[in-house]
Amino acid sequence: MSSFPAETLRKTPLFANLSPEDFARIARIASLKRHSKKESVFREGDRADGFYVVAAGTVKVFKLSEEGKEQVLHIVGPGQSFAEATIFEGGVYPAHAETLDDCELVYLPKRPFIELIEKDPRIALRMMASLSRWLKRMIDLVDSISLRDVETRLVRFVSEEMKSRGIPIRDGAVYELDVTKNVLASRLGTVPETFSRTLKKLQEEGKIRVKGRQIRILDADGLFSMLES
Amino acid sequence: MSSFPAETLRKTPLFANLSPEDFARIARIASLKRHSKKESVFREGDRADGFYVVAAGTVKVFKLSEEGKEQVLHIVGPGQSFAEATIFEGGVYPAHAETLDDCELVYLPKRPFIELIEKDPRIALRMMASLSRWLKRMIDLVDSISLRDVETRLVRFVSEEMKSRGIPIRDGAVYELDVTKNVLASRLGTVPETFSRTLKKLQEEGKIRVKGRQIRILDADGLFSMLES
DNA sequence: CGTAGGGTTGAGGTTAATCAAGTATGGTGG
DNA sequence: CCACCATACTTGATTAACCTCAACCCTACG
Repeated sequence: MSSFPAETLRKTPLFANLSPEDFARIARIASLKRHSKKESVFREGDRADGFYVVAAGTVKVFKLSEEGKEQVLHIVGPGQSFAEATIFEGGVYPAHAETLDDCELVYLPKRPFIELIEKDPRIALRMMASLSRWLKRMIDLVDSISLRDVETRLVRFVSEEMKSRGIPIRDGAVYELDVTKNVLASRLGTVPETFSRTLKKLQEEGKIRVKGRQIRILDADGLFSMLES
Repeated sequence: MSSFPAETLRKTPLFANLSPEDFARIARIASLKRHSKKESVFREGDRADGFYVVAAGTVKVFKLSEEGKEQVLHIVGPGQSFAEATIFEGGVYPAHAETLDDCELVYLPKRPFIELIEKDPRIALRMMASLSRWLKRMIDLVDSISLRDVETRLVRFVSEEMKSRGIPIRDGAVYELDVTKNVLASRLGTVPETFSRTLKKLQEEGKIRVKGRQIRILDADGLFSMLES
């Protein structure tokens, strides 16, 4: 834990374009934490005294069953925040968080941050937007897991990811996974074996071409047609 | 849509104990809507111009698959709000909402409400608490659906409900469903048939006694032991 | 008394998890 | 640079939970 260049905070949606005074206030209460790869940030049930913004690296937020099966809730990347909700709800983290790479995380302690919000509605609005995004994601995840089969979940995920990265969806386009297939399987609510078989099936149908972490779209129409509602 | 007695708003967690001025401001922008039983409040994809607080009755918020299977996200009761997130995120409702009974709903239109928040951090904090509760619920739902079997989901649900209603968990205690078994099945991410069989199994094991909508706990230890983490 | 909505039961099918056994792949130290 | 190891990933066989379909029951209510 140490001081840090404010640049990392300035890029996050939560704090972008704030007035210099607001920003200074935030920088004053924030602290930088470095985590190496595969390190636990917090565990479900731990006392929650603050939330995090990812400055560099990626963090896996996930639930765990007694038998050890995990369900990834979200892969948090640079600029995104996690565990914001614990500031308002309950005193413990409702899920586990673990780094996937070496990470730089900005830590915002609960108390000072609430005081800050109480004075400044602009920050409050950003916070609400961030919470809303999380909520939307979780609702989509419930929908996916409960109402769609693994193949649809996978195709949907690729489609969403390509959109959010600005990759045009057309034959020949390449989507590159930024996490291991095992992690993606868990994010999709399935196991590596089923995930692998699903990719294989799509490949055999000539819709995609998989090489390592690269997925090349061969038949965009055939692949994404199932998503039409 | 009409004017209404402010009493309905005063009881909701969102607006309880606000200063008279704050409260007057909210009452000014709110409006009362009456819905009869089984009426749609909004559908997924509809333009979202505001959110709701339940004054009387219950509302089912749910997702729907193409094949018509539904997943209930939450049963919203008096004092609770829904669709708050749409104020900040996106311009459309991300799920369906339908009344289960005759309902009185307080409608809060987006624009005026945001202006209100911008002036008043106290309301903002309430709003965040409400969003956080929703987020927690959805995370728990993902956990349930993805990581637990139907029996565990059911037992967990009953346990949570009894706790939140203040019914002491012990042999002989009675829990009464406030929705039909079909709706509860959907809330648990399953179908009526499986739900029925699960109840039957627990009954045959001597853990509960089901009569209509009443569930009597016969063996609290045996029933809830599976929840120990 | 008849109907409709809610609920139950049985038989059968299907998806996806589990178990077990491999095959790449990439980084590390010799 | 290569051998080695760990981790990631794949493949096949089996199993199990749960869904689907179809029929039926029950009871509240007009």
